[in-house]
Amino acid sequence: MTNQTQTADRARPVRERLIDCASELFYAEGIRAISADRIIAGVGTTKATFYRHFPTKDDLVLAYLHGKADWERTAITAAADTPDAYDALGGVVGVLANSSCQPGFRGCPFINAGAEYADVTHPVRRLVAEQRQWWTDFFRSLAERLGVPAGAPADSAAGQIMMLRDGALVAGYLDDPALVEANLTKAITAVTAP
Amino acid sequence: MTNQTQTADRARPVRERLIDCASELFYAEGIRAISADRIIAGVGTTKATFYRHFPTKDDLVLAYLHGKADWERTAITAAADTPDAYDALGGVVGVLANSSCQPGFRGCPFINAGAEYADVTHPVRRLVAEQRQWWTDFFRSLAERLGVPAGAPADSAAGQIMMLRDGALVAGYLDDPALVEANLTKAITAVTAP
DNA sequence: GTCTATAAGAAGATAGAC
DNA sequence: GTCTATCTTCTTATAGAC
Repeated sequence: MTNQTQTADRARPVRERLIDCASELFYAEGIRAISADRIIAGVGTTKATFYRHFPTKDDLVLAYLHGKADWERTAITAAADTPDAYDALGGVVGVLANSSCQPGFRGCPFINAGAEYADVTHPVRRLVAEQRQWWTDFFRSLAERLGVPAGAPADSAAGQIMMLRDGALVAGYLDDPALVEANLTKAITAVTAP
Repeated sequence: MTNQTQTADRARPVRERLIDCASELFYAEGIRAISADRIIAGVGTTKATFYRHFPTKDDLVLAYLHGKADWERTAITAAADTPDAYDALGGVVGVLANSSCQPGFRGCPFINAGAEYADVTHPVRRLVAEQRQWWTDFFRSLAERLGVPAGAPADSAAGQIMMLRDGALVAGYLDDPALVEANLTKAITAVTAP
């Protein structure tokens, strides 16, 4: 065992630990609900160090959302990486439904961030828009794999599946997560049926 | 013209004016983003008067959400009050799509409140759950009017339509509101098809 | 019921020593 | 790069006069 591994937790750069702690707290309780002070206390550092790494709190918020975006893209890309289009769909629905059932699930971090950031020109909102565009593009290509004709039909299918994705994550948070998988599967099947 | 009408704006009880001002600001910018001070200044009253009417800020938040719930129930009930089930569906979709296209649209106030209130036992979250139950019940009966068999099939249809409603409101806020009506209509038609 | 004044704490952010 | 100490502003909420 290397020294690095032994002291990994304390040796990990403060910057990373700040992002990890912020990710947990921002997602669990909301961004405005969490002060910089609470993250500083959670990591065990000081204000000065915090603001040396992140000039403003919003810079840390952006780092948090970038991490969530990376996770989503990796997980969804992997779930869809199979030859059969229906398996790919099942894999994607599985990731969404499974996430919804995890303890501490609080819905989509980007929808939640949108609720807290009203200014559409704010960097947070730009990142939200980017990530939603990624999802829409992903669903368009999945729809095409499922046999929906490219062009307007696939665009429309992508929009409809995106609505279902959003609704599934909202339902997983505010309603009954146990119903998400069945309802989402049925609905996506219906909107992509020939 | 009565004296009441002439002085309506200033004579309207402070309590109502506080709720109206709060509704605009909470919805437009987020609940935690708006301080009691800003609402007090918006109405032109004082802290003491504010806290006499609403012991805590959360009491005003609840009044705001009650107002939104009343509006939704009234508008949706009216839109569905027609003999033909497809007209009723069109009316409901019309209300949702039209709302999404209004300037200042910020999505569903209950989804947004859920993002800001993480404690499921908080009165705000209880109100959110109540209003979502109302919607689900409404969609279940609409699905039955559209020919979906009562029981499990109507329950499932209600869950799927609810996902689409949520997704439509999210899309109207974070994506392109102009696409909401067509996509929502197609998707609900698909999930309720025999 | 409404006002002025103020408490008491938390918020985001910075100065300057080490 | 990190620390102690501090600044300024904002936040929810109250006391006591009228």
